[in-house]
Parts: sequence; structure tokens; C-alpha cells
Amino acid sequence: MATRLSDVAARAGVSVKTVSNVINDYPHITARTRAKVEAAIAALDYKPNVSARSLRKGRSDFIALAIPEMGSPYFAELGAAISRAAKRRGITVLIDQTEGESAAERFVLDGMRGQLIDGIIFSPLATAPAKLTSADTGKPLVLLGERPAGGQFDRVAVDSVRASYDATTHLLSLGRHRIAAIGVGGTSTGAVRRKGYRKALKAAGMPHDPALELAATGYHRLDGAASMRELLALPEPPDAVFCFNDLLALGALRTLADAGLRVPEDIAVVGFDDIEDGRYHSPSLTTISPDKEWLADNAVALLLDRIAGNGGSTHRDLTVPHTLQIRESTAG
Amino acid sequence: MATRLSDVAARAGVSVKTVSNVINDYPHITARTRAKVEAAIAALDYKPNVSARSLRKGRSDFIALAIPEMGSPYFAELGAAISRAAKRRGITVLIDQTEGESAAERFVLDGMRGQLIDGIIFSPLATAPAKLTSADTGKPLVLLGERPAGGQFDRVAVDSVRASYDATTHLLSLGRHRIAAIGVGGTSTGAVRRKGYRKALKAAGMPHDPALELAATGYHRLDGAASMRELLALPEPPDAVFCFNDLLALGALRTLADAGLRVPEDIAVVGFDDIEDGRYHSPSLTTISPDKEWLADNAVALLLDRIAGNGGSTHRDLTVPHTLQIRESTAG
DNA sequence: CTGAAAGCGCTTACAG
DNA sequence: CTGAAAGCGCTTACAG
Repeated sequence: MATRLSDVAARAGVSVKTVSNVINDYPHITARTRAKVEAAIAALDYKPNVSARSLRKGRSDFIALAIPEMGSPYFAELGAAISRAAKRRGITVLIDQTEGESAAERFVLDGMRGQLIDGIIFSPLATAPAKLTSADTGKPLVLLGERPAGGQFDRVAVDSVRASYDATTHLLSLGRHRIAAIGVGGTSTGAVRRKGYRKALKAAGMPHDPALELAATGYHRLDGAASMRELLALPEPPDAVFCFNDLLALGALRTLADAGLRVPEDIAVVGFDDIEDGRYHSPSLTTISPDKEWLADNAVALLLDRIAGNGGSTHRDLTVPHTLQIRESTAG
Repeated sequence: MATRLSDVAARAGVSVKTVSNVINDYPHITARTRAKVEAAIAALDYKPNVSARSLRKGRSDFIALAIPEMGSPYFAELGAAISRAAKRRGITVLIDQTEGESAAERFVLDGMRGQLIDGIIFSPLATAPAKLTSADTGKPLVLLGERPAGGQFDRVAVDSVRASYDATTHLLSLGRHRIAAIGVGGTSTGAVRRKGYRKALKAAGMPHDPALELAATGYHRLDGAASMRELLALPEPPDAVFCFNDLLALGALRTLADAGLRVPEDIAVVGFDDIEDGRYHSPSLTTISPDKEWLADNAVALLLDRIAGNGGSTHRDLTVPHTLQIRESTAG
């Protein structure tokens, strides 16, 4: 165990500097020297010590991804995509679950894992980015999600207003008149998506009905199921529902199945996220599909660019492409 | 930025050794000295450099979790639970996605991330643990899953034979006679679960019918849907199906819905894993529910115990408690 | 192209 | 209880 650089140097008959040069792919090394060193590395099964390297260089090639919960399908899929995108670039991702708690989010930003991390991709829930300053982090940070970056950070996000407008317009095009929305409360996600929802109604010359706009405590199946029950209890229930994420929609579908209502005949349902569950559900779920690979790739690229010291003081705001995936929950 | 231990020492008017003692909670420090140091730490917003600490101590308090894919619900839920369990003990988890590829698994074990990691929790897919030696890892390793540890490693796993026996027996108790199994092929998971399935049939005095045992390429919804189509094409289709994980079951349910068959009236379905999707599906999915919190907690505890140098040469094999969750897919 | 040496920020015997 | 010093394994100016 514990073979060191100097062991490799001794075996290859060169200086440690030369070995280091080979490992780090520096120029000006003869092919013969390189071969000798590589043979020694292989023979000794040498692995560089990342702690030492990181201590010396001030860079670790580790980045953090802070998300509310990795057990949630959207974040699980996103985390998987970001890990893959980072690995392609030789970077390792540390995943932090904040559970959406302010203290945990603060801790992640504050600590930056004792300077091990080179930068962070942060999906805030409790923390308002506007309240953050770069002093809080000390290291590059890329924001994910709806919350405005306040011009202080780079950010990559779906155009949620536009996407919600698209989803609602689709429901309208089906001839639905009473279109409910689930998930309006609380988070800024709710506020932004409601904006697009209302905008679409307005464009169609329809007023929005506050009774059809349901807040949700969380964005889980449980919340969607409960909200749907409320909607069904209305004197005049909706004929369509736009749920602000797929989990809410899946919960709503469950309530509709229990109530014996047909989807989409009695009520059409649209979600947001395009998680795998929705594609296989019966009925399969019509949803807004953000390009997660694009998101992952660009978030990582943006962060690495910052870490490399590029970009200056102007912050970039990237819009993730999205499409509307029409499936059975609106199209029979 | 970059406040160092010596800065804290200077400000507090003590030696670096004393500051280090305070940070590491060593005894023999007067309350007054401790207060002075803590004030200086707070004033300077000092954070210890983990690279330096890890280099010096040879321990990082980081462990790795190597799983096939974190986007898959079971592993996402498990990863979340393991991260939480580790955090409770002051340990950080690095998640490695191996995609079930042999090379990636080898890389994780080999590299151990350049000695940064103190140990690993490993859920192998391609690598046979029997082929591993502790020399491959050099650091403590805890195995997850069906594959026998060959007496060389600690392991924590569900008793899959028993669980599969339970699932099949439940179907039998419902009076079903043609009980199919999906997922028998390829992995050792398939082999082990088939063993329990056949055992239950045998105990009930029923022969097993090879035509009803379907191999699956993967353990995803897609595979379950395809296998179910094959079963329905049989001259005499089954009246019950035991799917070796929930994703397969969810795919099978999709096929049944498309075919217009009623669950459980026409065909009863049981899964394995108890992922959240199954609980909200309509019909909700009867499944084997392994105690994931227990699994996470014990896997982490076991690994930390090893890292601490305990346990000697005898390896422990822990059995995760499981229950059968009876839901609509078998109980109307 | 290579060698000898300093230093990244800690922890830890070793003296006092 | 505290101080001065070595050393963990690298990378990197600095000379040659």
C-alpha cells in the first residue's frame, strides 16, 4: 500500500519532478522517459494521493451538488445526469441533501466542505438567492431552479412561465373550460408557474378562478392526492388540472382513479418534469419535459468555466429547452 | 479567505497545538482557553482544511457508495437513506454510479478515489464478490445485495429466498394456480429469488412451469412490460405474477392496463422493493418491503466499525428485516 | 529536459 | 497544560 511518488521516481531512476510531469501530462518529456515512468507506475500500482494534491494545488476536482432530496425522482434523475456529465470531464460530484432546510443549505454553502470542493451547483428551496452574497460561498456557485439569481450568480433553469403557459394552452386547446392548478403556494416555483398558467387563461380570454388554484404543502404524491380530493369536493369540479410537477400529478391521478373518474374523458391532467414514473403510468402522463441532459451538461460546464477563472463579473442565465410531451392523460 | 489554524492561534494568543486540541475536542483544556479559542474561530470564520487534515491523519471521514444507478428509485431511496445515516455520524458519502459496468466497478474499487475514501459500501452487479480479494480494495468494504460475500467481506442483505417464498405463498393463499415469475435470468438476484419462488410452489405441491418463468434483460419498467406481453401471449396465461422488483411490476401493470385486464381479478401482481411509486399506483402494488432505514443504518455502522479497526478477520452477514405489504394489486 | 528544496495546512510526538 | 518542529504526499518556482 501507500506507494508514493518518490517510490515511483526511485524505481524509474528519475526525479519526482519528472514523475509529476508525466502524471500531469506536461510537455517536454522524451518518449523514453515517459515509458520508463509509466512502467514504474504500473509495476508499483501507484495512485496519486488526492488529499496531498488538493492541498498543494488548491483544487480538488470535486464539486458539490446540493439538492432538497435525492430520493425524489426528479432530483434523482438530475443528480444522475449531473454525475455523469461531471465524470465525463474528470470531475467528481458530492451530493448534499438539504431536505429543503435553511440550516442545511446554509451549512453546505458556508462550509463548502472545508475547502475540499471547487464549486457548487445549488438547488435552493429555503434560501433566497437574493439574500446570498458571493462572500457567503467564497467559491463559484451555479444556481438551479426558479428563484432569480439577483444578478449575482450564474443560473440554469427552465423558462417556467413559458412552460406553464404551454401546458395550460394545451389544455385549453382541448376545449377544457375549468382548468385547475395544483401547487401554487409556498415556493417560488409555485408563483412562477402560476404566472404562466394565468397568462394562458388570460390569452384565451378566460378569468382565473381562485377556487381552482390549490396550494400544496409539498410537491409530493401525497399533496397531489389531497389537492385533487379538494377539487372533486367543489360544487363545480374542474375538467382539467395542471399540476406543477409530476409527483403532484401522479397523486392526483390516484385520487381520480379512486373516485372512478376517467382520465382524460372526465378530467385531463398535465404534469411538469417528465420523470420516468409518468411515462409508464396508466394513463401515461402528459407533461412538460425539460431537457435534463442539457441542463446537467451546461450546469457543469458553466461551473467549471467559473472555477477556471473565466467569465468575469457578468453572470450568465441559461434557459433549459423544454417540450410538451402529449400522452394519454390528455389525449385518450 | 483561507484563514489558517495559525491565524486563529495568533488571534487567540495560544499555540497552534492548543487550537488543534480545541477543534478535536481533546481533554486538558481550561474553560477559559477554550472560550478564547472559540471566540477567535468565530471571529475569523475559520474552517479547517479537510485536505490537510486528511493528508496528515490518513482519514477523511468520507465513504463511498457504489451503486448501479442513482436514477433508479430503489437506489435513489437507498442512497438517500445511507447519506442520512452517514451524516448522523459526521461522515460524508460519495456516490459512484457504476451503471453496472465491470470496468466502472473495478475502477471504483481500485482507485478508492486516490486514498481519499476511508471505505466503501458496494452494490455489485457485474463483479462477483467471490472474485474480489481484500487486496483489491485495501480499505474496508461492505457488500450489499444478493451475491454471497464468500466469507471475505461484511455484507448486509435481505433474505431474498425467504422474501420470495413469502411473496409466492401469498399469491398461493389467494387461490391462484398459474403463478408466473418475471426477472429470473442473468443476475444472481434473479437466481436467488427464483429459488424462493420455486420453493413456495413446491411446498404447495405444485410443479414449476418453465414457460411461466421469464428472464428479463434489465430490471426496469420496460422489461416488465415486455415480459408481461409474452405471458399474455401464452395459450394459457397466468392468473398471478411475482415480479422480482417493483419496476418490473409497474411495467407489467402497464401492459395489463393496455390489455384491458383487471388487477387483481384477472391477474394478481406482487413486486419487490417497496418504492414509493408502487404505493401510489392504481392499483397500488403489493410488494416485499425491505427496511431501508435499517439497511442504511447498519451498513454504515458496520463499515465505520471496520474503519475503526474492529471486527478482526471474522466477517458479518446481516439480514435486513422485510415485510409483505399487501395492497390492491392482490387484494382488490 | 532534470534535481534539490520549499511549502500547502494540518496533527502529533517530543520537550518543557 | 503549551511551544517548536517534523512530516503527511504532493506541486512548483528556482537553478542548472
